[in-house]
Amino acid sequence: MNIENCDDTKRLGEIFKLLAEPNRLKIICNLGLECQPVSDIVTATGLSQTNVSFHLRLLREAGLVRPERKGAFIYYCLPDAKLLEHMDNFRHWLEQLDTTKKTEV
Amino acid sequence: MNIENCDDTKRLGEIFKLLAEPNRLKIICNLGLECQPVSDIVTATGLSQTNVSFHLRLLREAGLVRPERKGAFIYYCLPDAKLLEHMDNFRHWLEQLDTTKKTEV
DNA sequence: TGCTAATATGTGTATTTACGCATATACTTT
DNA sequence: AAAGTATATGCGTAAATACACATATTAGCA
Repeated sequence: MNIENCDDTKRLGEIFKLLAEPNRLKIICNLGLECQPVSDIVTATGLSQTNVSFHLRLLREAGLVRPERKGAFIYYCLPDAKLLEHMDNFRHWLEQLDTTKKTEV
Repeated sequence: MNIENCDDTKRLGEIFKLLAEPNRLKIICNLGLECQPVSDIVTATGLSQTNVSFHLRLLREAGLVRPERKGAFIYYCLPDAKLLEHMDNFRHWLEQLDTTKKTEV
């Protein structure tokens, strides 16, 4: 993140906002690399169908998930495996940060 | 992000939430790798002193910035340059995602 | 010690947003 | 075509939160 690009963080902020909601994060994480119909996501997350659809819409509109109709079912997929990688990198960094913070005198 | 770790995203979500707020993102980005007193952050962002302090508190409590008193001034620093790297990686990925989405037929 | 500057915080408010309910739409099967 | 299943959406509400104003705290200096 270079200083000269600080004005250009709007889109990044929007994505962070989407990933900041616990249930959306759960949906993304549970989705993994495998496309799943809404009903499976409902089961996996324990959320209501309405609520899952609500979050899926936001994720879809931002391009973070992609719908694929197969008959009566609509499968949702991550468009790119890199998303999970980036999130994992972030998380590892966080763990390390928290660890060193605790170890500090 | 492995499926078995999907329960352990609480902290990650909290960080995303902090980074999701446009003004906080601006603060982090403007901070760069250089420690700055609050007054400078106020000037750089154009936000009110109250508002900057409000956001700095949240960032501080989450460990995303670190205060260092120097006389009457309190300098705020990023504890780790990696944060900017991760954000930049994320942003590049996003740009690429948006580009390929547009190019799709 | 009194005064000024730098930063933090308590309180109230307006906006955002996650959620459920009811209902609509799209597809399949009979 | 009718009925059932899968998913989406409009609307109302409750909770979260960003912000400003006023005030408190802490440090430097006369």
